[in-house]
Amino acid sequence: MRQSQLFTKTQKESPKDEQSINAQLLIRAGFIDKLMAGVYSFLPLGILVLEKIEKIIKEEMNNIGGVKVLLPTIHPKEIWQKTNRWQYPEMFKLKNRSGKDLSLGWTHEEIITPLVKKFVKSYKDLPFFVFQIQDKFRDELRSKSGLLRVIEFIMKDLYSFHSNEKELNNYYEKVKKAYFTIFKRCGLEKYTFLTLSSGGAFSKYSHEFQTITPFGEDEIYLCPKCKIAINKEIIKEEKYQCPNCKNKKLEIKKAIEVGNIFKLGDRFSKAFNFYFKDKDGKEKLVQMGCYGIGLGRLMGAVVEIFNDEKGIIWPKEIAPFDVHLIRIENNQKVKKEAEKIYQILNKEKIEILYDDREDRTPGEKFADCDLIGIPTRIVISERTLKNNSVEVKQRDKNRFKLIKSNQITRYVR
RNA sequence: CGGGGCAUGGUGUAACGGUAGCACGAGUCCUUUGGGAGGAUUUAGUUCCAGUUCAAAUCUGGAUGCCCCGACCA
Repeated sequence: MRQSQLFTKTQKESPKDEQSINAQLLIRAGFIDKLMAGVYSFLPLGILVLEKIEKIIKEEMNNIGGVKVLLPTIHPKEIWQKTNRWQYPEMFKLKNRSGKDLSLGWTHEEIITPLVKKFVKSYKDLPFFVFQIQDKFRDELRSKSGLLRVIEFIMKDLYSFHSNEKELNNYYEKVKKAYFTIFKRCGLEKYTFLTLSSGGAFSKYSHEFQTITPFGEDEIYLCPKCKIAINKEIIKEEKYQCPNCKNKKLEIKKAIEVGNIFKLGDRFSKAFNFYFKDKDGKEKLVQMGCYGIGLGRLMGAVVEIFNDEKGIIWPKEIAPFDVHLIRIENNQKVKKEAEKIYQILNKEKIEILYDDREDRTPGEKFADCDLIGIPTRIVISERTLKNNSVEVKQRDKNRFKLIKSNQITRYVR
């Protein structure tokens, strides 16, 4: 993409109505825009990052057999009354013109369960796994910290359906692994820990994936040996020790929940009379699990961790582009060479943001480049062309190298 | 929902109750071109509603919005 086509602009100063690093940097760099508290637009750069995260999640969901669907956002009251969740305080409610009660989706157990019930009659139809990536709405009393806690957000929710508990447990472990892979690919491997937490109304425990960051709203007790944590919310009721090795020297850390997995058991199959005929000829309740990841929150958490005084430092796999090509001079020779490199990299399917703006000084281009945070920077100028070279620098390093123009593709890969 | 703070051009900030100023941005022209460049010129603002006052960005009351702390949080 040519930067001259990018309608957004960077800002030198942080907006004064944002305190969190993720909001400040993402707004300054032109990834997001705030419409109101807890509601953000994703601008061209922002949606590219979101799509990268989405791609990773989709791939890892497919790897564990997930099948993608898209469920409705607007729901009738009746379906929520069946599970006694119509009164849930975080649910946005509205009425249509005729006075019919409706709500905006904040989770989708009530939708997916009666839906799949239509297709599942026998143990032979089980197990299977359905996910979607869709907007969720939650009427939070206090949204905060930029993308970390909002009232409208894109979430991946996976639902699994099994004929018995053992099968559910096995799949639950599989999802755990897939989640670790997702967070690893997003660059959060060293910062994200499986955390034992409350199971809410459905089971005694659930598991969260907590990413350590000072702006996190949760406190977790982390076992440095096992790399497993316990959420503060359950530590009161439980013994103060690692669930794995029983170690009592746990480190207290601020963290943000980037994922959550639940065993639902028969909570919803019971509410919707979702039975199947088992091998033994008996009608049994389907066992369910659900598994969520907030994409925007994940993006915000990444920015909270990967930044310096100049701007964002995107992990490779979720950067909006692979390469930021900066052209210093506007003379024909440099333009021609820059254009050539832009074309070559494009042909090689290397995603590239080409700063072809003519009315910007070098200092401004470098500042924008650091702020936006694309992993690899390539500079082309009169100076580099003297050696038939371009200058290549990684965002997270200070050193740069001169590379011969004809070897650029190999180097960037 | 309880508590605290803040509200001035697009952005960031000044102004004792008495002329709304500065910087960035944006526009035009010229000069510049390896770390947010220089000159000339132009542009655009007091959140809203009431009150006090000869006079309100400034004081008072209310509303609204945003941020932070807490509570809440499938």
